[in-house]
Amino acid sequence: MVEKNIRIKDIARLAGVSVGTVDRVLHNRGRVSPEALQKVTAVMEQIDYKPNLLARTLGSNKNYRIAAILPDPNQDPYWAQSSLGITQAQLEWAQYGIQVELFLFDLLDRDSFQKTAHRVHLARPDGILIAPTFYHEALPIFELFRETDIPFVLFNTNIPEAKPLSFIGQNLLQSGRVGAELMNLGQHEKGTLAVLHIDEDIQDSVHLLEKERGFREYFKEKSKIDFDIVDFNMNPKDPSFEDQFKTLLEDKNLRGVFVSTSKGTAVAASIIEKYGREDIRLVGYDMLEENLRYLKSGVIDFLINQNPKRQASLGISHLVNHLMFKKGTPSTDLFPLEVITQQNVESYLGSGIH
Amino acid sequence: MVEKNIRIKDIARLAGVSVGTVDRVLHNRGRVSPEALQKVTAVMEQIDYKPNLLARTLGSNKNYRIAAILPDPNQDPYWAQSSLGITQAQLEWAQYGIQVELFLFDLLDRDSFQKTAHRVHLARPDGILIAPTFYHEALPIFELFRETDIPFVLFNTNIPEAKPLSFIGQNLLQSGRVGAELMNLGQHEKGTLAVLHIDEDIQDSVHLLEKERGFREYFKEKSKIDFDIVDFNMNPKDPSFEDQFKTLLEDKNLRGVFVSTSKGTAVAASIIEKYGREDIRLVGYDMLEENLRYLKSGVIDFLINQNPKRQASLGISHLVNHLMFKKGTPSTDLFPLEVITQQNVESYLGSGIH
DNA sequence: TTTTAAAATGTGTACGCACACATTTACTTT
DNA sequence: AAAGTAAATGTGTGCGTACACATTTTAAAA
Repeated sequence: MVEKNIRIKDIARLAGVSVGTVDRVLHNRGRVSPEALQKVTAVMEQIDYKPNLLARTLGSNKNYRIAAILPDPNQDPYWAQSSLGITQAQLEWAQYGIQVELFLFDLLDRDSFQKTAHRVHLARPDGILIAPTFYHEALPIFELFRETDIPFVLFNTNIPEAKPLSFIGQNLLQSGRVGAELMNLGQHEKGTLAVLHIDEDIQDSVHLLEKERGFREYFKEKSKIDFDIVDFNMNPKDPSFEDQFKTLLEDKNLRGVFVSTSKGTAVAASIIEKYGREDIRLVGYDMLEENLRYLKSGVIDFLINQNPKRQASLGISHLVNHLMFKKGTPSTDLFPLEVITQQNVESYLGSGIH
Repeated sequence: MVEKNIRIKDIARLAGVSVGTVDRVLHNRGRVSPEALQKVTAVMEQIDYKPNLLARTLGSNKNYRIAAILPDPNQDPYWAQSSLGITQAQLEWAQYGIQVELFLFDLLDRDSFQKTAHRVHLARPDGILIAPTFYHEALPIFELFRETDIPFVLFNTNIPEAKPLSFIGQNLLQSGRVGAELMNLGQHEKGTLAVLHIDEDIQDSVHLLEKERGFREYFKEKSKIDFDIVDFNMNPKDPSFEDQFKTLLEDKNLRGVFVSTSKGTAVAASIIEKYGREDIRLVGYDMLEENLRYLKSGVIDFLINQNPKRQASLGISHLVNHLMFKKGTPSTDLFPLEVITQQNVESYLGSGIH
């Protein structure tokens, strides 16, 4: 028959104490005699007590406030996806008394990042999810969080020195290697490969350079073809941007283009299409609506999915697990480097959860 | 400030009735006067009541038994993974009074399938997760389940006529197309492609033929190269098996091999390695340990991940959502067709959840 | 020894819902 | 009009835990 789950009450009975004492031992709230402690721990070692999380959550009846700090979703469809993940998490956890509040900063403005973070800190939430896109500005912020004992989870960009509760994202070096692998596939002629960092804030490319490093590493180690790999930092706002790009495309030896950002992928695709160079292998990032169109039409050959939506929603889940369920969270949750092609893209769009 | 969630009690107060009446209306347990019903529904339309699932589950205090019917994991590492998914679900839900019991049948024995299913039916579980690998034997079983009102979820193999609570798996036609795409990538010489169904029970290949259909469809539609596509049903237990395979590999025009099963992928890889034909493109299924070795060494070029473990664990979750949380479950949950390569395989192994 | 405070332990209520059961109301039947 | 019955409605307890508070025990101080 069904083995009844062991309850605190059962432990109390077995140890010959009251539930209050067991509770104090379990959560070490002090005020327990050595003998009682011994009796309870003895029982605990014998049996496998698994607290009923439902009852725990219901009983504790706490309202937690979680703050999510990320760039303005209106500036970039990538962050719009992240923001959707937050919204999803909001709905999911609302009924458990968890309030998720969004704090946005300007993607291009380091000052705005700092100010937003400070504003969040003043609000003293119970947990923080943050995309620390500005390395230098982020460090003192983490210091603040730690001083006030607010647990925080990083996503998208890893800063190990931050010692966060956990980091959610991808291994960027490996991501670059996957990009290179997809670029290399079936190539059989020598030529040029271009790595493009298309971003409005070139400064912040530490993050992107990691992908490039992986890309180059792969070709050094693995490829049978000795490609000429060139890289460019491009700002689409720059008036000479399209000319630069055009010059690149006029090179008849150009075999492929690897773009390190999701927005940049769409930009690159549009120009490649405009100049009719669909023969060039184009590898980029993320299932933005625009990118999907170019993937389907064959301008983009591969996308590497960073799954921003899920990164964000899982970040909130990690915080909830920590705050409410007192569950341990993995210190790093590295997402798989999903390869999206013309043929499997539909299967990714269909399944909501994954 | 935090908006308190609306409780049944609140609805009762607003409608001027007792919680009992509200409860009866919400779950239409009858015995409610038209006036009371009207009053409560009026309130319900005004407000957005979201029942607290924690309290609901805790309060109902039911013990559900779920039966999982699948092939013996010892016969095939693919099913061993599924079985792991069940074990995981067992642990996850045990504390909520949900008992998951495993019922195994012989992968090669239709009779065993039937008997196991009947045995499960006699036990009258509250829900059933089943991998209906034998189409004809499965149909009358579903009839039984439906007669006794036991909700059942299909995984791995879809049988739409079964009208299950939900189906969890992949689109096999699309899966074949993805296989073809990976096969076609970078090929630039005419030649032969082989589709291999390596299975001990050739009869049951309806399921596998769907993949082949997708494979051929892709080449008809998309490929610039006019490949000669041949297919074989092979039984590794057959004494002539290796000879057959050897003959195939001796064809210098052979460009690629697509294997429709996970176990078969490993078998094919071992023979290809033995005869030193690593130049041949090999596309197969699933992250079995053996397959991972061949992928890393380059014998296997691509794997399509069917995620059997997650299919199983999610199947149980769907049943739990239906039984315990009374949540609607999607009628089909099609998993993404994940492409595994040498470079992204680690990222899949690392992340536990995905 | 008695008093007093602190430490240890036990008890009771709340969390939101489900459900069994008690009570009230409305309607027949005699 | 009284009794009887079924329908309608309300009340109370339990689920397993957290936590505030009451009670008991212990040890130190008078």
